[in-house]
Amino acid sequence: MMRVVNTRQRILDTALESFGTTGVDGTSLDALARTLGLRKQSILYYFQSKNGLFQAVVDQAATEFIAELDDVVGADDVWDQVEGTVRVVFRLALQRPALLGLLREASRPGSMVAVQLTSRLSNHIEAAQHSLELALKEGRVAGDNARLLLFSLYSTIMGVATEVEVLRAMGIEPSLRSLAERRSELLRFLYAALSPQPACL
Amino acid sequence: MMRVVNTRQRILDTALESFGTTGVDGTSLDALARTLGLRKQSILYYFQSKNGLFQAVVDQAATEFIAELDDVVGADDVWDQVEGTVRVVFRLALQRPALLGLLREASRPGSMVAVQLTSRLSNHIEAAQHSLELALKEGRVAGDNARLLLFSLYSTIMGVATEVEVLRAMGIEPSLRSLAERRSELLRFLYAALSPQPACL
DNA sequence: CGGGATTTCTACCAATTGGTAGAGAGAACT
DNA sequence: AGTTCTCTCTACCAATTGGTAGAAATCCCG
Repeated sequence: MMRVVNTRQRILDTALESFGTTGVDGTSLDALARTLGLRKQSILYYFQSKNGLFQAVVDQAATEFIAELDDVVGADDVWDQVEGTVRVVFRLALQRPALLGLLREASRPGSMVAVQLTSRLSNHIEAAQHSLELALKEGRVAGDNARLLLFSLYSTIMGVATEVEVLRAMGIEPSLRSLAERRSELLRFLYAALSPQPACL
Repeated sequence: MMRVVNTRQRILDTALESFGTTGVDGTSLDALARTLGLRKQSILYYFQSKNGLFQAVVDQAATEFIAELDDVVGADDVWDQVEGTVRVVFRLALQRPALLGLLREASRPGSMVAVQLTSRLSNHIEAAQHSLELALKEGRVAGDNARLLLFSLYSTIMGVATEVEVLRAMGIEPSLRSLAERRSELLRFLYAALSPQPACL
């Protein structure tokens, strides 16, 4: 039999939305159920506990995030990979901000999300690091330490894409146009940071 | 009589610690009072409500953060300002991580902290932007848009300094040594990003 | 010492939290 | 038809939430 909509999936989606914006602590099962038009007991039917739901949400988010990044990894050139990542992250910032919000929750010190995400993303991290290492060795990008460089790249991209409130504090109202501007400025910034200084003969 | 320690200040400090790590939602007045060796009613004696306490904590954090940055603004050279900011932020990351954690809470979309911080920091933001604009015009740094460039700088610095869990995910255990490495790599990264390409004749 | 202010407490409170037990509705199979 | 399985519900629960009222303690000043 096919249900009108898969309830379990609806719960996951709504939970992701709420966890990613209001935060996990700020989300109650009752409130979640209310926006779903259910009782919380129905949620607990599909997931053993709030924490179980949280794990499932993170898992789904990781899957989606990884799927988005999979296209990017394929690129040969490091710069293409960076550009692709920026494209993916900014699309997510626009279309699924809560997903990025959830990833941000992961960076909270001591959060369990981090541990969960780590294992899921380790492959991508290693691949990216490897790619960067090679580029470093061949002098195609500037830098010393591939891992720390990757970390800097990640921080910059994620920050520019998600720190909306800081942006607002700087007098830039988030909009589609400003998002595009931000992206192109970010790309310029990253390109400058990665370009090896041209050897002036 | 002089109290051993100002209770109100103790509450503010402990609250900052908890808000900055566990988050506001994750902090209960009871738990807070327990770690202080008090009853929550004593907290409510000094602050009208949990939200009032939160506001006060943010206010104090802003004051401290601004005080730290005040030295930096004095520098004439843009690069000195950037370097100084990195130094300040990394010192805070080491000595007062909860303070940076609280600032992170501000970037949550819809948070009221942001509004509060905005007004307090607007002077610094404008000064920095102005300084960057001048440097851009004179060709001392590379870039198009001073505001967006400032935003990129902020995101990078803040991210590299605070995203400890991401770092752990990449196999780097946070330590004093790794923090120093991260800082020097960050400085190199930022320098590369800001340096105008030397005109190769 | 005594009186007033400051500070911390006990005693509650209504609302909300995550979670359990189990009834009831509905479809599905036999 | 009956039975079973899937799903959502009502009815609770103990613990915790932020917050109020006001009693006690402690302090300061004369």
